[in-house]
Amino acid sequence: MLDRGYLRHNVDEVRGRLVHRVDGGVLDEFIATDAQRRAAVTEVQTLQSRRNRLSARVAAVRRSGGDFSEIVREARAVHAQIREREDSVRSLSDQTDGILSRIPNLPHSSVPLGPDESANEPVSAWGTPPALPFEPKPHWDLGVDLGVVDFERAAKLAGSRFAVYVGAGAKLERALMNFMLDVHTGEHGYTEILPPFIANSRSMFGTGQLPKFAHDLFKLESTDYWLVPTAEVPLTNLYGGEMLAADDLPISLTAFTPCFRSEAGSYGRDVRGVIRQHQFQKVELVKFCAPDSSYAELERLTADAEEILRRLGLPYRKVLLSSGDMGFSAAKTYDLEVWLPGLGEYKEISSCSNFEDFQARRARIRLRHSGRRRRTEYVHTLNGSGLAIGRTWLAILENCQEADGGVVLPEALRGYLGAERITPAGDLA
RNA sequence: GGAGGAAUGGCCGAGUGGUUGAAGGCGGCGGUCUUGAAAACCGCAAGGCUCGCAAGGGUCUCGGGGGUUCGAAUCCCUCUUCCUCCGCCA
Repeated sequence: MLDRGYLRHNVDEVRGRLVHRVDGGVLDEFIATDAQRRAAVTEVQTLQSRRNRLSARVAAVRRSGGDFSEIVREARAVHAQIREREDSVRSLSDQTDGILSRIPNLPHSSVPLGPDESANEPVSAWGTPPALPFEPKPHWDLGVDLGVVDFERAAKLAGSRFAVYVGAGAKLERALMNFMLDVHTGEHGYTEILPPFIANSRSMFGTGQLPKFAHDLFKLESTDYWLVPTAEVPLTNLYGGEMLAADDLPISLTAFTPCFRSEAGSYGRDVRGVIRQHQFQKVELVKFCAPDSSYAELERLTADAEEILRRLGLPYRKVLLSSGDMGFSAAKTYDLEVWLPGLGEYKEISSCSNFEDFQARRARIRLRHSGRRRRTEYVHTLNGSGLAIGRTWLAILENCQEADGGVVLPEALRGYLGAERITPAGDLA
């Protein structure tokens, strides 16, 4: 959420920065409604001030044993007026809050302005796509041929966009989870968290999924519970409403969770394989830090995610997203895109963002300085996938496939699986 | 599921209708003292909204929401969370 005062005093600047992110009419609506709200607030506060003065006089007169019935009568009348005007304050506040909560974050000055992914900027690339001396299979053929994933039974169990992992396929998924968590906790300094996979509406609001993106989520019927679409939600909201000591920052957390997404509106996109599922597993990275270090931390966090790809030997490129391609809450986002030989394209496997104080303002996560700096501040929050396991799984299949239909396992995973390859029969060996 | 108890500022903890935005302690910050530090002593310190160029006002906030009252941290209702006991259960 943007600071309402900042928005009020800098509408034109905000309008320019949000050009590809929000309809300008929304900003005008906010300004107009907020002006009404402030007028109503001022009116109520003037009445309250009068009421308080009258009450003080009642107390004084009563102490001296005088008659205060006339003052009480007047105070009653003021009280009635306050009641009346309070309703419009409440209604106008709800309106301005509603508008404000649907306005996306301001892009950082280093972010290219543009309508969509066409304005994204390539930053770097690592690794070279493997030169396979045969026609590489897409993972949905390869995985089914190996017997390590079963889409038909998944459809029977739940429906489309679900997968059942079998044998070496399930173990590979589990090995990836352990490998990623071990690297991030053991070498990158993250604390491992195992959060609930369900969160309430307040938490969903805190990270920006609500109110605008409810249609992307699964809600549990007749409850206030939602299935988490990413561990970003439980991890970021872990400190919701709290005051963090500056000396304790940065705080770096990592978690493995399943992620649940309705994928409403993505009919026909990525329908085959495990690229776009209603449930996928992910290891997430989250940081809380002081405002002056958040962009340095974004570079670090992104490098932490890149390190996983490098250790697995998966070729990837790093892209800086344009203002129009970024998520609602982000101020700056790098996407890591892994090379997929079977599909012949790069596909997003990690998205690393700095949200500045946008989420912290929503979730009320503040910062207490120990020095002379008194002003209360919101912390900056960051997160990134480190990595999406389902997509890492398929990237390994596609990049490490061999002519005989088997898969050579990356060295980093061999210890976790006790094997060097998946044989054409689907066994670990 | 049943029966009780609790929720106050960064933390602990007083406070049952009228200068209580809130005693006291701890922690924090500034200072005195000291070569320096510690101790001791003195002092400063909540947040949101709003009016104002500013200085500075006003208002709201004692888990959330609602109510009673001229006036609520204090009384009533309700929700949430935590604790204790009983029952059930992985």
